[in-house]
Amino acid sequence: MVNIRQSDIAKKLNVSRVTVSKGLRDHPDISPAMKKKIIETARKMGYVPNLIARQLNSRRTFTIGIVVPDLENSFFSFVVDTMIDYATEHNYHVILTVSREKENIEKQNIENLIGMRVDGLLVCLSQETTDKQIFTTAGKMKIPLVFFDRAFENMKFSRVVFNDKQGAAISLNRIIQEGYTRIASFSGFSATNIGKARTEGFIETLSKNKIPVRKEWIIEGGFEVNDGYESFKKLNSSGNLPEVIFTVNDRVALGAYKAVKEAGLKIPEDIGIFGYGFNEITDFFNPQLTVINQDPRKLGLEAVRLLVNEIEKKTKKGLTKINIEEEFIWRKSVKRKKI
Amino acid sequence: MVNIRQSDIAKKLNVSRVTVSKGLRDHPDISPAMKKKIIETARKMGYVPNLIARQLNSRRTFTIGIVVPDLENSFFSFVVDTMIDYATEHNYHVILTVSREKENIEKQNIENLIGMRVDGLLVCLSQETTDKQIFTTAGKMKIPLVFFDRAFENMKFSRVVFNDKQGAAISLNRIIQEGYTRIASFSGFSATNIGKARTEGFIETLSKNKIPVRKEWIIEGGFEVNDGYESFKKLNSSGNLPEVIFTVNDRVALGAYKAVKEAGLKIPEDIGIFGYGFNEITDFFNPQLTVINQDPRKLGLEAVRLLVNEIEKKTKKGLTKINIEEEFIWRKSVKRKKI
DNA sequence: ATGAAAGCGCTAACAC
DNA sequence: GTGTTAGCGCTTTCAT
Repeated sequence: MVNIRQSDIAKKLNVSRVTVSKGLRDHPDISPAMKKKIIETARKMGYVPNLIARQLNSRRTFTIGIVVPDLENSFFSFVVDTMIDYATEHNYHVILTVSREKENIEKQNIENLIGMRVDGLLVCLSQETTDKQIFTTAGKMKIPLVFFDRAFENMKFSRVVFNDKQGAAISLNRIIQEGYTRIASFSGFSATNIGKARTEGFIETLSKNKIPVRKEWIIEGGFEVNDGYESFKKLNSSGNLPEVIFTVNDRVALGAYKAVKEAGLKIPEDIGIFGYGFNEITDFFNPQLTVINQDPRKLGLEAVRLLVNEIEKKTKKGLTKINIEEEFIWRKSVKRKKI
Repeated sequence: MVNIRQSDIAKKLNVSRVTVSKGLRDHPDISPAMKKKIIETARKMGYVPNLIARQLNSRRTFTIGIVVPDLENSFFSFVVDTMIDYATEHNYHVILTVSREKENIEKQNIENLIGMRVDGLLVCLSQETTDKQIFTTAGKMKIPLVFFDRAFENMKFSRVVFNDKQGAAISLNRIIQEGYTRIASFSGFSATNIGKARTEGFIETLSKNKIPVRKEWIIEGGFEVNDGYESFKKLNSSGNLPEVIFTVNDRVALGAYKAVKEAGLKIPEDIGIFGYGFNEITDFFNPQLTVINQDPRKLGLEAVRLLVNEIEKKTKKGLTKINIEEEFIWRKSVKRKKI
């Protein structure tokens, strides 16, 4: 036989299916002797309980659905890794889906996950998502959902995000305290939340320190390696270089590294670079990037923990907003003037 | 209402539940007018089909279970990423589990996945796994299963693995052709499959090239950064350094880098290093590691593809063995004598 | 202590 | 074209 059911065990032992069901779950109704016989027989026959059936009638799946934009990006690998760890410890399975930064794939993923009746959802929005419809549906169905890293404002879902504006401000302050005033920014698209918050933090901090904001030193572009590369070329061709460049993420920083080296300049001797990233990757940069570290494990942990609490009704749904602090780490890509 | 069922739609339209079921699935029985009404009403009511129920009575889940040792290791992230991509394209969900290299967690994961009645399993064994019992169970239940990267020999499951011995041999030959003869190996534990195959390829290739095998230059140790570090210190303290070191993986190489630099030596001027790794990581090394590249995407793709074919009976179960070729890539960590 | 009946939400098979 | 019946594998009453 390929797929043993409780009724098969019942037949073999000449008892009813209910007895077997109870016996297997250690129900007090059943006598110890009978239990032993049932469990023993089940083992022998290679019985594996059908969780699908259990899920159907308990209307609980003990499953969490995760939607990430990408797994190539090791940032999200770390996030997911942490989430799975916590989920497993708390007896939840994880169904993992990847949106590839596409709104329609993301929507399909969420629909599937809701169809699978996951107990809750962890979602990092794709860059292009604007339609809230599927989330509204999830809301109506009262499915616990926690956004992480990228979230809709003004929806009744909890969210865990980095405190970007503050992180940028704190870090830039450290650079300024070191004595730097000529600082440029490769700031991504200001239309996106991320680009916006980081650049706001940058500009406000300059102003607070009474450093004039030069428009030609705030270079917009994308978030990829090539954008950092092109931005530096543009900056360099202007003939007026800053002392330090602030980059909106690690890929942009990497592109900038490449262009700087190609221009025959040295980091940090000729020009400094610092920016957003996370340790595990920017450690490998040459020289190591001085970084505003976003810890993916903190993010992931807070998000799952919150979700599980909402699923288990220990926390009220959709009301929590957690800001993960960022950390400035001096490394090798900006010269320290004072120590 | 929170959870709309087909019967709710049926009630509203004064038809039977079956009509709704058929209508939603575009069954030819139902008149176009009725279908339209049904679909419209379903949409309005926010109906999302319950896949659990569907799965229960079709005995198909369209779900693939994955078991990896780790996700911190970006090698596996890439593997999983590729698998999810392919699975999604072919309408399968993915339940992802992580064993943390622990046999008992791995076993629990597989048991859960079987309980969830996944249509198939993709497994990379943990380093400590020896017990075949759960796999025997899976075999008895006729669940398609494909091992990737690390597999049991002598079990009736298909597997996709790297051709390590050949890869090591080819690569070492390239180094020897360049004119090197004084070559050491940081070879991991020879007790593990990986350590064994790679070291065998190494030793055989030396012999074929009539280069004496020096025992003191084959240094066993673990597979972690610190092992590479300690191995080089040991080697260096002997006072007799080779020209080139072959490392069993990228972490060991990284440790060796560190120790070499601490000893005041330069790579590749004073000593060369090459070894196993994969591009995405070793690209960041300083200098870039000359590498025997194992492409995680190839591995992942072959494994899912094979599994899906077995699930859909396009390939006979458990008979395929795929060897993924490895690729030698010259980069910066070994000086080229000839060009 | 054990079992019969009913139901979770859906669908296949067979009437009408 | 639409509906009735039965069943996927399990569990939760409620009798016995």
